[in-house]
Amino acid sequence: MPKEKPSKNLWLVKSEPDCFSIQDLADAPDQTTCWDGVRNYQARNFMRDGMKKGDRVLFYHSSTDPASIVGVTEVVREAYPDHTAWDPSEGHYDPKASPENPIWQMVDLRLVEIFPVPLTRDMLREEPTLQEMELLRRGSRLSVQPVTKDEFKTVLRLSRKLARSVDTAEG
DNA sequence: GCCAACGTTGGC
DNA sequence: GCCAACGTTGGC
Repeated sequence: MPKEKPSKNLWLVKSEPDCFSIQDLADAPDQTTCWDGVRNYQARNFMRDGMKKGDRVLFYHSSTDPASIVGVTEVVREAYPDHTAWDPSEGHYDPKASPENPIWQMVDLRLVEIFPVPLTRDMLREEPTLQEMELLRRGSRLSVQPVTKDEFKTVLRLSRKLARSVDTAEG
C-alpha cells in the first residue's frame, strides 16, 4: 500500500532586502540559510510547531519599493535553537536567552526559485483569492505566517502568468 | 520621514 | 491583571 502523503504546510517569510535578500540566498552556500533573528513569539511558534521539512515558503521583500513576493524556498531543517539570541555581538541579541534556555528558534531554508518578475502588493491586492491573506491584512506584522493552499497556488499562477507576458513582450 | 498598528514591559 | 508607555514594524 502506498503511504498517504502528509499534506505539506505552506508559509511566507518576510525579509528586508537590505538586510537579507533572495539574491543573498541564491549566493549562499548550497543556496541555504538559517532563518535566524525571529524575535516574535507567534512567528517562532509557527516555525517551531508548524514548519516541517519539505514545506514550501514564499519569500517576501518588506520595507522596500515595491514590497513584493520574490520567490519560493523550502524548509530543509526543522526548528533548532537560534544561537544568535545569546550572542551579545548580534543585532538580535536577547539577554534572556541562553544555551540552556534558547527561547528562540530558527529553521534552515533553501532556495527553490526566484520569480522572474516580483509580485508586488498592488498585484496581490487585485487578486480575489488573496483578499484574506495575512500579508495583506491591515497592520499585519507577522514575519513568519501560514499561507493557504489556494493562496499559494494563486501566487504561483500569477508568477507564471507574469513571466509569460514578459517573455511575449520581449518577444 | 510619518505614523498606524502591534507586541512587550513594568508600575500599580 | 490592567493598562499606559514605549519600541518596532512596515506600508505609504
